[in-house]
Amino acid sequence: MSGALKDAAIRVERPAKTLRELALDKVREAIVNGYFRPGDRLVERDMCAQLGVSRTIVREVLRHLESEGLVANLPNKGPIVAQLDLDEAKQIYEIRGVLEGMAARLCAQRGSPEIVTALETSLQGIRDSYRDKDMPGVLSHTSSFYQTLFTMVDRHVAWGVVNLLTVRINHLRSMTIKTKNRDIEGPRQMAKIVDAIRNGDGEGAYKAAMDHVAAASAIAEAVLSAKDSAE
Amino acid sequence: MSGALKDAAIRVERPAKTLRELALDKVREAIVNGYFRPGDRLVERDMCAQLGVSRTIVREVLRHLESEGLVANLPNKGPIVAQLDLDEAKQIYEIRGVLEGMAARLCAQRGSPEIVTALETSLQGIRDSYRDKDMPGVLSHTSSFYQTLFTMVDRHVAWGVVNLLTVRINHLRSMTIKTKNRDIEGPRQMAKIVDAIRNGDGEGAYKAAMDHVAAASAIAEAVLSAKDSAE
DNA sequence: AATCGTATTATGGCGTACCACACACTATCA
DNA sequence: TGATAGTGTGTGGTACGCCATAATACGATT
Repeated sequence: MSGALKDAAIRVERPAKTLRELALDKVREAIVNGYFRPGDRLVERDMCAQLGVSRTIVREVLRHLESEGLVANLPNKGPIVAQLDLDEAKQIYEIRGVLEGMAARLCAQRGSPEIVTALETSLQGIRDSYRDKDMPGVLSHTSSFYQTLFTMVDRHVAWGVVNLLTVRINHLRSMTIKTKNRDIEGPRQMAKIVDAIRNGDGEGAYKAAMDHVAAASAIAEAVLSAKDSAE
Repeated sequence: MSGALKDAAIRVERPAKTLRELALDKVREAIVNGYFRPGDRLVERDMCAQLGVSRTIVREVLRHLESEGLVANLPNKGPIVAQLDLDEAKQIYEIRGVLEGMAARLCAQRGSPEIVTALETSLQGIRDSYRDKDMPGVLSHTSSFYQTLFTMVDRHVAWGVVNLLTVRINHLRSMTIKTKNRDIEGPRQMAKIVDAIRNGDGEGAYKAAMDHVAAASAIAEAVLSAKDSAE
């Protein structure tokens, strides 16, 4: 028995990730942070060269991203980076609203101090990042705030859904957080969520989470319609 | 010109779907209706033979189903049909509850008679199928009931999410609908949703939809824990 | 005979080459 | 000038081959 344990302890940590997973992450990253722009064609053989992998891998990666909604396939034309229209974005925000509201209510009902502590840590991270004008930091701390909200009450499936939807609006997110006053209003709204959770106020937490997403949605709508009329 | 038209007239109608999509549907079908059982290994080369397509296609299909959550990949072992545990099933029902509740509320607020008519048609289809002991019919009419709920208020994204989650619990669904009294209780609960929508009672519709899913979840839990203890 | 090492097999991961087809563009010729 | 035939680009799909790993079977050694 102790031998087995020892073996486990010594075990060399292999990368474990397959080439395909690495490529998948790279391409998703590239789409999410704007290296590939919406509407760009994703030519298989070009991507083989850029990624340094075979077409087999590229094709599987493209299929995967297609099912995530990040890539669209034009018949007889091939894959492009999916375009996001206003209506779809609003729907995504709406869904996030109800799911995050649900998670917030569950957190409040759970009433565990660790949740509050973890949320406050993330929230402080957001404030610090805003102060340092570190926008990627804002996004990642915001993500971890919501991740806490879901995983602390063991809602991994819902968190997966939210994540899936969020990547599709990622470039919107990076625009909304740069909006005027968002550095004050955003954290203030999230603090209201935390307060309600601390007080065990389920309905208050639900409403605060919904409000926060609604605000983000409104900003996104303004940003997106402004961009549309500019083009 | 007339020559071109003539050519167009005799043009052979090829299926618009690619081979890959056909294979994807076939395999998903096979998993959903139990031809492949949870835990079964999905050996690539065997599937090539069974489907009559190349390994490339099979691999892309497996990747796609993996991202849908129907297939799991064991490291150094390969793909298997995903197992569903009780906790995950409960989470899926919970998410469906909030999303279907949301859609029901929106339908009630919209207050359009066509929605009520369409829902009643589906509901009658369910009742007829129950009467004829046509269980696949029950499932498909139930699906179209919810599809109406979502698409009549243009919530295609949410409908997509619900669909994605539903395939993962499909074999549970086919067990819950066979439960005692479900042929009476199920349609009764759905009728309550329709009634609330007809009366423009948003909160009532929300609650009725939540109740219906909650009932299904409870039955699924009973079924699943009974099966676990039996094995 | 029990055990330990080794060969074999099954299978996935990955790469390459190839053909067919659709589409867009272009140059050419009447 | 305008139709037409080429030409290039790119995906859909297939076949084959190689390598790494895990499991199993088999055989040798003590």
